[in-house]
Amino acid sequence: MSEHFFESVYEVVKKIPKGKVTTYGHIALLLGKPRAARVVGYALNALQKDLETSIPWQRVINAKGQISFKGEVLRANLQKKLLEKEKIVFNTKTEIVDFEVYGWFPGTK
DNA sequence: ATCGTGACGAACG
DNA sequence: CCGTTCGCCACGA
Repeated sequence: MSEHFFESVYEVVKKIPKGKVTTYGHIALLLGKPRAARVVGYALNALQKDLETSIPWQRVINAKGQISFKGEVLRANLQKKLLEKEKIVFNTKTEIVDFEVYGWFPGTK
């Protein structure tokens, strides 16, 4: 059976509580592949065109605490809007989310 | 099987 | 602090 790595990613993303965020790298870590952060991003990219809105993809940001986007500003804009709707706050200057407050990193101390 | 790619991340300089 | 380089690894062609 070809369980796609993608599906595992989606399962984890679904567990992120509303109002919290985590990183691509941490999801990869939870899946036992600490170096597969890029694949996690790749999975979410595929999500957008195949699925609809059942997965809280907006709660996954990069290790810097910022929204990650390569060329699609529109998506990044939407993501920020969705997160602010969940009461998540971005630093006005740096656009960084405070992981001390909003981070979701099960398994870490 | 090989090659290019990417919503990443850590290491450099 | 900032931009660049390099490593990672599943996927699709």
